[in-house]
Amino acid sequence: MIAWGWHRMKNQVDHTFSALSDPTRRHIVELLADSDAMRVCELATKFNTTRQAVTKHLDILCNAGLVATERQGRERISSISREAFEPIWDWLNHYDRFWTGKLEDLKELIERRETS
Amino acid sequence: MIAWGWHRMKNQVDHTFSALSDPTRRHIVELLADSDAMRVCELATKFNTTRQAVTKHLDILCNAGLVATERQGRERISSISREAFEPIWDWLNHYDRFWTGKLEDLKELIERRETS
DNA sequence: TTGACATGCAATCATTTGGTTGCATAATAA
DNA sequence: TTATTATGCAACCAAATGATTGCATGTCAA
Repeated sequence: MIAWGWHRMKNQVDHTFSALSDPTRRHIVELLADSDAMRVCELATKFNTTRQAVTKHLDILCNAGLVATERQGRERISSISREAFEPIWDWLNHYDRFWTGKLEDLKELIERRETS
Repeated sequence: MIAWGWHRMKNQVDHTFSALSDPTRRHIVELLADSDAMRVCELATKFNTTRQAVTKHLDILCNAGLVATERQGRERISSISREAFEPIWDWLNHYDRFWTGKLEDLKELIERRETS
């Protein structure tokens, strides 16, 4: 019992973690990070799969809000969303005590960034 | 073609993101975070599923290195691994420029922590 | 206009995933 | 000793996932 249509809605955090759990999708994020914007077929050449597979990955990334796409003529231009990592950031932040050791490193990083 | 046993090995980052993509598993992490250590059946009472389902989730969390379990008599005691979030931390850190806005907040957080 | 290019849509498929049930086993408490 | 309790193991199942193929559509360039 207790199966009456009970299907749990995926929330934003689910989507974000889930999207990043696939190596191909993380690689797409990395590629987009290094090149502002790319077309689907352009991305597809970087992988050992079909264009359709890449399209599906892109859809998932868009749905998670990690990537934004825009149609320009016959091309679909994908780029990273700046606020992309907020949901998981917030979740991790809430449990920050578990990676406390990393905080010192990060503080240094921030300071180096600020003085440059 | 190109299917000759080609199955991609899941790496640590995959496992970590993937483990955290499930709400039940994140909830387990949260529960363990708030109570040092818990037994399987104890955890199971917190969810609307069977003990077996919880066991499976625990196995996945252990496999991802997020949770450590220890057998004590007939009980299996689970607790959080302190270094748990390192892999995803590292990955996110590498692409930190995309959540740069969060850095300021974090710096404040660190400073508050250090002066308390 | 016509062909080449960039992409979308849909059906299909094998595997993984999250969950279940039933039964076995080991440790503890009465 | 004998229940009772805490787990493990294994088979099974529906749904989701990652990937493929074939075909349709829309856009640009010659």
